[in-house]
Amino acid sequence: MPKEARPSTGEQAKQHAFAQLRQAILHGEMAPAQRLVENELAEQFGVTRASIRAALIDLEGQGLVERIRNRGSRVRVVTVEEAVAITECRMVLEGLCAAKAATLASDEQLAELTELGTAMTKAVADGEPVTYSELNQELHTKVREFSGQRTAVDLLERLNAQLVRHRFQLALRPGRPQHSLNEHLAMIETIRSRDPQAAEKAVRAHLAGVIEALRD
Amino acid sequence: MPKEARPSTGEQAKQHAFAQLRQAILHGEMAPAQRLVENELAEQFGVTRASIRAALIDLEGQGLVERIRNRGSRVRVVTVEEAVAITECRMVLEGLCAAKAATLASDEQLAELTELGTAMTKAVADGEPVTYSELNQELHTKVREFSGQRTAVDLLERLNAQLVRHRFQLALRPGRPQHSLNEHLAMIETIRSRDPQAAEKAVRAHLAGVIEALRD
DNA sequence: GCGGACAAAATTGTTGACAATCTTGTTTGG
DNA sequence: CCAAACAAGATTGTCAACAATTTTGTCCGC
Repeated sequence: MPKEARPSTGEQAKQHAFAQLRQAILHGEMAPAQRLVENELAEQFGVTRASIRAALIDLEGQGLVERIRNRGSRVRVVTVEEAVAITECRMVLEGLCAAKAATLASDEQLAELTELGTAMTKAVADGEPVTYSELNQELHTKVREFSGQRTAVDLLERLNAQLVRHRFQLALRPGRPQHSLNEHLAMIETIRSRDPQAAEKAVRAHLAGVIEALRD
Repeated sequence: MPKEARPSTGEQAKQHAFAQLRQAILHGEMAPAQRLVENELAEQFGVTRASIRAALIDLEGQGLVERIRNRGSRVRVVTVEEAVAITECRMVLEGLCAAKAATLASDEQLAELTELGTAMTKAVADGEPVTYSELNQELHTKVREFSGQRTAVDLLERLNAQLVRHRFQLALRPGRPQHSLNEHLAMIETIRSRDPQAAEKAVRAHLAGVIEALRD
């Protein structure tokens, strides 16, 4: 019973509302600190308030919205200090994933990383920051995936969701791609040579650079 | 308007149900994989189903219960492999906290750690594993607290909640306290000497030991 | 003009009933 | 005796109405 491809109705209202709201927040369609009134959202998404309510509780658990008793829900704003703290956590967790990936990844998977590396180099050479940002994202995702560490992956996805706004700002900064490219290539190289400690170190160095860039 | 001390009603039903359910699960009053029927819980706690429902969604977000569409909720069982994966994440995150604590903690806070160390030594000498386990818990909590890393602390609390059952088993193992005491004292010492890198290393060594003990 | 009490509006929290879905036990045809 | 279809029961998902709370705007006394 493959029941895909019908996002409008019959998919289970709460899940629908949840996914839609989450996407809206992640895509920046909801302004930071914007009020999220349950009635409005219910009407907007064509579901009942109960579903919206459940979705909001879920999103609160993921740290994407803030809920105050009898006062409503708002899109959570992530301050720069918080973004730094989050990235520090990413640093150690992705370091763990990289170390595991260095020992667990298959040869085909290592080849994928190599391929990504050349693509990223090309994107920088061609001066396409958007493409580079996407490849960047893909690289981090693959490393996590290859680590086989589901717990860490879950935590990282939660953390990353909170950073969308800041990530966007960072990606379009002039000179930034060139600077981070070397760090990324180092990550790939250490994983390819199956050196867990070096891989962890490389990832940390990279994210330490991101933290530095965040502060300004 | 301090409205404490009335857990029966009027406190906000959902919060009450949430706290109570969480406590019940954490204290092991709910058997692993036990079915959690919304109606039963609602009657048991004297709240309506909607409140139980909201609480269950929250608990799902914290990884304490599993919810399947139209099939109900159950207490999530953490396999040994998962416990290992979780502890690996704890390892890197607590390492981060220890490093930060080493640079940020005040002198009074360092004194608290020293005090805890002597208390733990005494508990082991007196052969009181339960006391030792509590002090152990307190030590980890304090280190996290002193780090000032709210994001990491949140993640760690979530992870620790999932480990209660395994932790309990581990604490009562003969010979284990003696073994871990040295690791704990090393943690305290490195933080006291304000050496972030050594502190991180000590925490990792300790939790690596825990992981080893988990596997059997 | 200013501050506090008061009332009205808006919004969230709660409740009970109904619908949809899944599980389980039974029956029927082979 | 077994398998598939069916029916009954249990459980979760959804809904609309009601209650409680907070916010906002207004009015009165000073």
